[in-house]
Amino acid sequence: MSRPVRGRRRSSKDRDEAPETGRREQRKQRTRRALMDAALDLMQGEQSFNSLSLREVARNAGVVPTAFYRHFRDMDELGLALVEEALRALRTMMREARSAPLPTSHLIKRSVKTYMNYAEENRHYFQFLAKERYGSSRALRMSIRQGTMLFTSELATDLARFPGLNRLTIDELQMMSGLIVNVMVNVTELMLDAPLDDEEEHLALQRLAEEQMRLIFLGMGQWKPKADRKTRSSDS
Amino acid sequence: MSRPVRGRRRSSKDRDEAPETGRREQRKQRTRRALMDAALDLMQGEQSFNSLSLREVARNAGVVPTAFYRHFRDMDELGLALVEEALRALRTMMREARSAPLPTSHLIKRSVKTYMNYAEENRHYFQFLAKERYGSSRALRMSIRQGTMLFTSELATDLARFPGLNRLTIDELQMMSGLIVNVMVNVTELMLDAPLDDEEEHLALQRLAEEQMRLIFLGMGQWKPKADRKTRSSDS
DNA sequence: GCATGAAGTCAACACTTGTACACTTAAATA
DNA sequence: TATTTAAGTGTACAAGTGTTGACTTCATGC
Repeated sequence: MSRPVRGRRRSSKDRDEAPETGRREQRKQRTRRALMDAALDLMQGEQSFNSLSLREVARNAGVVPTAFYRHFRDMDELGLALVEEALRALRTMMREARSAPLPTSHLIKRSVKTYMNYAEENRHYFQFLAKERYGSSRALRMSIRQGTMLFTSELATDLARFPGLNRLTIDELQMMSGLIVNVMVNVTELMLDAPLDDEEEHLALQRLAEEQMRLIFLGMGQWKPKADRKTRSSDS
Repeated sequence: MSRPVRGRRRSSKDRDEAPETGRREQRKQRTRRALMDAALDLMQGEQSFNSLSLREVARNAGVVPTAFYRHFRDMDELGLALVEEALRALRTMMREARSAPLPTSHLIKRSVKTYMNYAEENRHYFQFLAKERYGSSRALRMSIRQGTMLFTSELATDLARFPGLNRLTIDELQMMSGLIVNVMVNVTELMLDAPLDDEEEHLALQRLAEEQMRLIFLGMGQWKPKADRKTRSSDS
């Protein structure tokens, strides 16, 4: 119901890790899914993750509270599983976007649109990530932040391949992609708060993100690298 | 204990609103304060606002649960009071910064430093704002967002006074100050998560913010306004 | 076909929660 | 000084919480 939209169900033919797909294991995975989905669903409303109760989640998954323990030691463990899954969704999108034949014309416009559509389709996950990014549990926060940093680093190496940008240091590229990621995170959070059918608002946010990106790229064009002190990104 | 650091206690000589300062009213305000401080304190740790319980807050304020109702209808009302107060703290800083004789040299460096020191000093409030900015309660979220937008608008009119920037439309200026505010919000959240005594990290974040700001300003210098379609900001 | 064991159920526990109602206490007012 | 009134207390209750231990059920592997 709310797995990554482009995800692929694990089948018995997968040869990597845990090939056991008996009807028993199937059933187990199904209720595990139900528990995670229940948590995600509950967070679509006014609840944050750590205001969820174990019983509430179990109830919403159509299962008795004690069954919860067959899958997770406690709610924290569920939380971490959710973060992991949500980040996997993100990484999947990243990888696809990277492999696509990106034309340099309207690059920003296209990238923004692609990303936002994906975020909209995987609303459950992004809502969760947005809430817990600076939410209450330090463990979740750190987990999410680490994922974001990975994301940022990959973007940085992508930027390094751009014609005018290979003179910048790694740190500078990191700083810049950090800024870009910021823009996207911010616009995502705004989008998730807008009603789903508000096409107007949706487009407005898209345009906002585009312009902020353009501004950043203009800045990058003018940036005077204080390079030659650190490793050039083109060295590695 | 955790009121805006530059705040000023209301005295009987204030002639604006509610001058009654009998020993009774004093006592009332004191426990009201205690309740709000208790909530803020509890949120310094792993708790988010809506995971706080009324009893927990009352207990932490050294008062019996039922006394809570003498001050707030429920937790939501407490939350809104906190947002209002926290935003007031922000606005205070803004106003002071604006009135200060800002030299154009090292403007960014100085602004960033001033802001971050203030955020550090008012850590309680900023922690609260960061957590609830995309937290669970829509009411709080909207309240905070409105405050942020006000902040952004004021910054935009400040920017309009800059030599090279008066050719931009209001929307463009808003977009740009939105980006600036983003940078500051993001760095604030990172700072609040670092241990208080980590001077190293603190400085690193400060430098990050500075560089991102520089990048943005460079971009603004290169921005080709598609003006002449909308009202110029210098018209109003 | 049957014993095994893991997923899920049921009942019970000791706590915490929000809120109602009747109360004490002491500053404010008459 | 006596009366009023609002802040704060104490008790109580129904409802929800996390976790326990002993149970049923049924796919799996011998």
